[in-house]
Amino acid sequence: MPELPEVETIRRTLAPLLCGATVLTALRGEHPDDILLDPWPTFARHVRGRQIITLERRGKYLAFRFSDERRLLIHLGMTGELQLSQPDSPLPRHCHIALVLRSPHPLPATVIDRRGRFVLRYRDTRRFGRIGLLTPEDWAALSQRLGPEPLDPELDAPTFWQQLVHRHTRIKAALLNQSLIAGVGNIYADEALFQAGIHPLRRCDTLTLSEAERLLSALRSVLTAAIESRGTTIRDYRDAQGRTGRYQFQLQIYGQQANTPCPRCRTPLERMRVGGRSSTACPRCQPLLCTV
DNA sequence: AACCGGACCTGTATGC
DNA sequence: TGCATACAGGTCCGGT
Repeated sequence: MPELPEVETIRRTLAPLLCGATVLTALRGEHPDDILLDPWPTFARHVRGRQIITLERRGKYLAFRFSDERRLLIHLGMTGELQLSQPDSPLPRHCHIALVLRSPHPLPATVIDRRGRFVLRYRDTRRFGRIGLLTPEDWAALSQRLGPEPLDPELDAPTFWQQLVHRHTRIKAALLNQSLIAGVGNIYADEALFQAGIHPLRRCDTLTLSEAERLLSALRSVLTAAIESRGTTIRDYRDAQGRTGRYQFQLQIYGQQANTPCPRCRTPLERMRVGGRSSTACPRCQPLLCTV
């Protein structure tokens, strides 16, 4: 579910509530060891008493940075969800871990109890997500194996093009590869390729610099608009306050069935499998000049 | 090394 | 209605 815009929306939603908050204790849910990088007792012991300084995002990873530079790392996988709730409310189904916190900031009255405590819980139906405590070195290593942030102004089109042009793989698979560009998933890859007029099956080593410029620019435009719309809710995605996104109403082709008319030229759209994921493209707006 | 397909999970939609 | 199958926003691993 969550790609860069969804994770960024969650970060922005939680930051004003969690910065300065202290973790009082961790609550054990259904299958914590499926989600945690460390065994439950280790995790519970080490997270207790820590104060959150800031919330960071790198690609699709969210991190709570503590005062000693250690971080609580959260990846939401496919169906991961963070929810604010009252401390005494029972943990819902598929809730694996919850943190009891106290914050110096005013919180919605619906989540805070008389003693100023509230709970942040992690739910994940499919359990593809991961949570763990990282040392500063772990965090640096994680960040290093990820590609650049697409919205980082330091990233320029020639650098992006250089990353792609030596590869034999298809452009859609490359966009999903987090070590080439961080944070892009199936929805925004399809949308950006459509906006850039590049076919998902196009081989990376046939892309011109000007096509890479168009693609980077399309990625930025799609991701920025999606953040402004607070993400895309197809089914499960909610921010930490339970609100859906609105970008699903602006999607051009993601999820469209084969033969649906292209929103730009009315040519029947095609569906295909790329990089193990289903993809939609317009054969006219995204001409395939060179296949495998 | 780079690349691809399958595995990991559960829930839901679709078809017979 | 009941059952089987396909598919879903992600990543990792093993084989080629």
